[in-house]
Amino acid sequence: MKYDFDLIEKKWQKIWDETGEFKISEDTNKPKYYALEMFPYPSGNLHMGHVRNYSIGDVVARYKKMRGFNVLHPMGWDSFGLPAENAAIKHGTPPAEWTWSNIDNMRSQLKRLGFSYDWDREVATAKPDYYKFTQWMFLKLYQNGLAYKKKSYVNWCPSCQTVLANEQVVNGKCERCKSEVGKKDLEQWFFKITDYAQKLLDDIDKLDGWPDKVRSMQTNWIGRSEGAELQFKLDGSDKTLTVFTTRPDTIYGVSYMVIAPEHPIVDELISGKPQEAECREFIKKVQSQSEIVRSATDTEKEGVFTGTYVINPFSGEKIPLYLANYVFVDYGTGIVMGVPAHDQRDFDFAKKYKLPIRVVISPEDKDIDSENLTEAFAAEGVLMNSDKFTGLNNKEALPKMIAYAEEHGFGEKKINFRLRDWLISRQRYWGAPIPIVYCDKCGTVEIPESQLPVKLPENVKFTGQGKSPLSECPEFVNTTCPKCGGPARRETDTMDTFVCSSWYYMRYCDPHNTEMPFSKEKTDYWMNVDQYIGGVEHAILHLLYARFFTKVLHDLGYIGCDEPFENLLTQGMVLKDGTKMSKSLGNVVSPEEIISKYGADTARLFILFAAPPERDLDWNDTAVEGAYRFLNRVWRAVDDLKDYMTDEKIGGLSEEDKKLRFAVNSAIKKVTENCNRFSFNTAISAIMEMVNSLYSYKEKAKEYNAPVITEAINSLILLLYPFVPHITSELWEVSGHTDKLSTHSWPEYDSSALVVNEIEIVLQINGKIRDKMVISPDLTPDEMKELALKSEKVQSFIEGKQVVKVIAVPKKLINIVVK
RNA sequence: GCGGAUGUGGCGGAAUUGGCAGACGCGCCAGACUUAGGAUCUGGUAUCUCCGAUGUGCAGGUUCGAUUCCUGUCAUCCGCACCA
Repeated sequence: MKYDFDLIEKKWQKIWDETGEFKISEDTNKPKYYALEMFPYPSGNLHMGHVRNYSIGDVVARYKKMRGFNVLHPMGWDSFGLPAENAAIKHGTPPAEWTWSNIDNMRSQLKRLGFSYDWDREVATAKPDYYKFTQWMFLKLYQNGLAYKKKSYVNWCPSCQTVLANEQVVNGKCERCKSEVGKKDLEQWFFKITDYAQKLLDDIDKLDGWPDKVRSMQTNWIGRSEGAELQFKLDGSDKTLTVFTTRPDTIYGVSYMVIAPEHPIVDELISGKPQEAECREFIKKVQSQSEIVRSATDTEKEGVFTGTYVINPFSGEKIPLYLANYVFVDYGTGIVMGVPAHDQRDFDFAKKYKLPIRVVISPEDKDIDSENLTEAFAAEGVLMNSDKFTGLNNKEALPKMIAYAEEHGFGEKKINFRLRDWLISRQRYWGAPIPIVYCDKCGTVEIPESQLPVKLPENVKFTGQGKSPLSECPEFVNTTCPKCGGPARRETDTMDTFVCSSWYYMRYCDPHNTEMPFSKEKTDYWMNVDQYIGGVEHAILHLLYARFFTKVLHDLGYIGCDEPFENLLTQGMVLKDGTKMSKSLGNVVSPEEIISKYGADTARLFILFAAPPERDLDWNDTAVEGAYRFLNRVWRAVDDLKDYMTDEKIGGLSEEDKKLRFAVNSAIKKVTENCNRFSFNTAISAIMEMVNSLYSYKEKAKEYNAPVITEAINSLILLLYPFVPHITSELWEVSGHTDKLSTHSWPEYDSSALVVNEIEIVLQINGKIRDKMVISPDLTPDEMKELALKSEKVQSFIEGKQVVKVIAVPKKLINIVVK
């Protein structure tokens, strides 16, 4: 009988599909397990990254199921987004049509790989019954002050006439038309994620099951920094400017102040000043710089004097106020104090504009002076030239100086975050419409929940020119105000697709609920996700937004948990010849090609065997053949031995029988341990070793022991099942079983089969291996020592030397220390 | 600059609390079966001055014993980056 993977795989996929094998519901008699892989964007075809992601997830799901868990393992589609619209512009296909046909294609590809999803729970974010609740989420945020609209500088492509997301700006250029992206001041919707900055930061500590890398990336992204806000009076006015600084201890070293050119107060400051023209020129220049150039570390620091002075609240000194390109309007207060001696950026700026450099902190062990300074001294030290604070260590001085400022009413302690509010509006068609209307009488009015969803119109033209398609669709725009019934205009922006993907894992718990996004009862049973698996590229955006949503829904009482993902596995990339697979490099290996040549089981086995899940994996065609060869080897072994299968209990054993039983049971032990820690590559290698032992038994055993062979074959099939479910299902059947493999329990090893009556131990002299001996594992350390000293080799090595010490580790080794 | 990781044969990788470095697989070499084999089976495969030394990026340290723990250092990759 030949291993006909195509026939077998299609047969079992059909059975699974028709019998609803992987349908799951709540069952309080079993512990639940929620295994989740990041849902794909329906681009049209699966790539190897998907195959890897979902193969890992499928092993986890199938393994946990065999271990007695009630496993939720769903799949869906992150189906809103720009490519659908681009396809519409290019080919005239409506985004919906393009999306649904891509989904159909990719769903069948997933099925062809035999993943154990409960397809009854499939969700697609672009379906009205889903985005109804994305809109519901928006309303909940809006009602609780967490969604707001404000004017903001956004990326603007002048050629496409549209706003772009940061991700769509590549090296300062539009990813589609390659024209230079500018900035535009527009009214935009934001989610107030900054309200949760501290909580999101604090709870990173709880995420023990997440990789350090992701935790530190999120920590950096949130970017908490502690310091103070200090108020500087404007010279000749009663107004003040507030700076944020982490180094109030350097306040006596301030020799100038800088304000961001876009700062709203700038206009007032420069109006009528002799420097006005120069300043306006500078502002124009900075605004024309792209964000990339502007925020690059090596961009030269430039500025102009505003003609205005401010007063240092500590020293009373009058200092000049500059505009400069290195200050950002949206961080801190948009105004920064310049301390050239103790900050490298300020040092560079002061050198260029010949501003005073005054040292106010010096290292403990040496003196530094302003004249000879070649770079800023940013380290710890002792305060000097700092009035009553002189002589204090800067660490002690810092809280004292903040307290002093608070006492005198010109400053306070302040914590700033780098995290910005989340801009969620997009001037795009293929996204969830924001459920808001604008009424001349009532202003901004939310759509009542009962009227959701606000559906996307279908009769829309895609030209890629002019305004967003929705704003040019009068049937959509013109509506009535839900409050007063008068004429009103709909919001024509749609939501960022990351909004849709921030809550999909909750929807899987209760996907057919028409009243609510999910019931508390169902999420209380299933949430949180026990194991989340996906690429590290989502380390910040998606994973942070999902945490934010979970916390908001938790605080509003809709969900019990306050973190969505208990454990996170970030799988490595699939490479070819050391580089990322890409169409432009022409090194793409398509899953379909591999499946048709070797089958889904081989594809899965290779991908799981070639590297540990979190590491990058280099595609290797000959190693794929190796995986295929192994499956053939398994197939032949079972085929050859299946007639020995019996119900008889294990009885008398020959030496060969014992050897095989040892191999089988230690494989069960190893594979179990390896699967528990997701070390699938070593789990597979342990199974390979067991198959090698089985072949060796076939070759060497004088007489075949049917119960021992039965144990071996059954264990082999069961251990291999989570990795390669089709071939094992078939082998389970051909070897005479009538029950379902998918619900069979995971095998347990027989510890008596692992007992041996002799083991080999190592004899070391001074830590170097000199001999080996075979002894009973029960020998005491003293007995072992005695035996070891009798070894001829050992004797020749210790002859004429003094034995200082003998270390005996039971079942392992003996080390004799000599001088 | 800040943060995170990774360095082991020709290659992918293994060694869970310190205890035989290189499991398993790829590749390569040899043998068997065969008209033939790119099928299959069996054996071999770290390096060298190969009778016994050396080897887990490099240099130290702790220990009877270090791929594993500690200190320093180098290299590569990834993320953030003019954030005051």
